Amino acid sequence: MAQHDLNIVHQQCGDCPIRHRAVCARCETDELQQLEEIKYYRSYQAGQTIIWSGDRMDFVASVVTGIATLTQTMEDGRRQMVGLLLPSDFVGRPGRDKAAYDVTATTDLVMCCFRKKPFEEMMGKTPHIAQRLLEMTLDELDAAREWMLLLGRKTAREKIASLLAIIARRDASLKLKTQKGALVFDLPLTREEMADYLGLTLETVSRQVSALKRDGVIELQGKRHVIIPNLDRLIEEAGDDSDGGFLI
Amino acid sequence: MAQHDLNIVHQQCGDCPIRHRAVCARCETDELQQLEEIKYYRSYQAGQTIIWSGDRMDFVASVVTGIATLTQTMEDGRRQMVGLLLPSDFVGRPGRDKAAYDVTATTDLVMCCFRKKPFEEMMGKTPHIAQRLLEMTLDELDAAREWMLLLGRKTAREKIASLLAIIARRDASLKLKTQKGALVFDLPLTREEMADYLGLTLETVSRQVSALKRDGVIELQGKRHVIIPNLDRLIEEAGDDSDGGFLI
DNA sequence: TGGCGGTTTTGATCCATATCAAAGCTGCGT
DNA sequence: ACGCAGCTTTGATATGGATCAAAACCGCCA
Repeated sequence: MAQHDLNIVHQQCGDCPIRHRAVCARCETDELQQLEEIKYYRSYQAGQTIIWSGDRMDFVASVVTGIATLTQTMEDGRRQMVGLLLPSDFVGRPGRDKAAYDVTATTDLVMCCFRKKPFEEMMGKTPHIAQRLLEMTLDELDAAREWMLLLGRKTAREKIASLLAIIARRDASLKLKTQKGALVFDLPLTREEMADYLGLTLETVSRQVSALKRDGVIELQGKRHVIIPNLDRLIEEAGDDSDGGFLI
Repeated sequence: MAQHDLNIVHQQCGDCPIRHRAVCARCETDELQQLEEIKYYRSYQAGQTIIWSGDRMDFVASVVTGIATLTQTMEDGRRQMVGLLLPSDFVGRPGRDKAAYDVTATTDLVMCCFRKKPFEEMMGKTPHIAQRLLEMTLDELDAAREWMLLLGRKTAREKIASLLAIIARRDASLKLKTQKGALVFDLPLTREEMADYLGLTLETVSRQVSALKRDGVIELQGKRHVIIPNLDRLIEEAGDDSDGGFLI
């Protein structure tokens, strides 16, 4: 049960069989106990907005199940997704009291929240937490920079391939099955959300997804169920040199 | 002298007259002393590459004077700038030993470096430093996300206006003169570097800079010396709703 | 079983920006 | 003062993706 909420303070321990960022019972310490005391859960329905940009935000949180997005919107309605939060990802900024982005649940969602004030106090006392949070934030920054390359320089086809590769990998690592066969997953985003992620229009997304399917890079069952027969081929299409979005 | 290197651990203190992130003699503590002992300076010439992506990087550093960039490059040569480092900005990742991006000096540059190992050890002992670093990293993440909106959704003209506004503001804040008159500065980037920042070609950058000049949004003396008669006008052109790049 | 809203695909056309090419400008070393 | 290299501008043309429009699909509720 008490699952992903713990990962915030998880310290990797050498011989622990459980992957990085997941729960590791052997790591429990005093701090975890303290965190337990200030945490609570919140659920949201698909499509529900969790916070609007500019709103007061008096908690930080970790996604337990489901998917949330961070988006920025210009006055004339142009939208750009700037964060995609999958289970175990962290939301919120110790040290700022206003949300900088709209946070939206794109699927049904459960978050594990910590009231910000006590969380910050704990951080001051326990270097572990600040360090773990720094590490996570640096990972996010790397992901954001990878994303900037995608937005600034990749073609529409490369963008789609990149997004599919990112989701496929994240999904595979969540499932813990690292078998090398075909990857299979359900797209958690609509075409429009994909477009907002990639800086494209939904029509272009649709066309390029069809093109990748036509060219045998991916297979589709229905609109959302994706099969990646050959991940390397997909990655090649993505034009990616990096080892890629190990983190969104 | 010992200037920007200290800002890393600077804790804002209420009645201190010196701006955030700059040196504050009154804040000196034991940690600062320890940092003093592991620091050293390095100088680079304009155009020199400091580190290549993938290289081993055994230090973290703070820019003292000059400007550096972080860029990513695809195999076919497409380039995207993903970080612009101005004086007082921090480079390097505690916890990773390889550089993820090319780091290049675009002007003559002085950095204040700390060997990574002892720096990390210090971080483990002094929560101040980890917390300050977290704060800085979160600011950088915000800046990266603002940048993503620019790359994904803004027009070429808006991109140029945004970049000029960002540089103008950073520059004004470095000069400490917050007077409301015209802003004046020298562009620290070539047209090509601006293009790599903005996800455009250098020709488009040139054309749009000319267009902003023609329309009276900016004035130019020579190619590089820029005068912003009216910052609000420029910001309007940038299509920006946020309070904008207080940090790159 | 049928209709209805939301999503997705497909088609036709347009336009902002890329691409290719050449000429102008600027500063620096001799 | 001259010439050269690296920037920058300007022009002509091409094109990838946006935009506008309509049809197809899909699940869901009455």
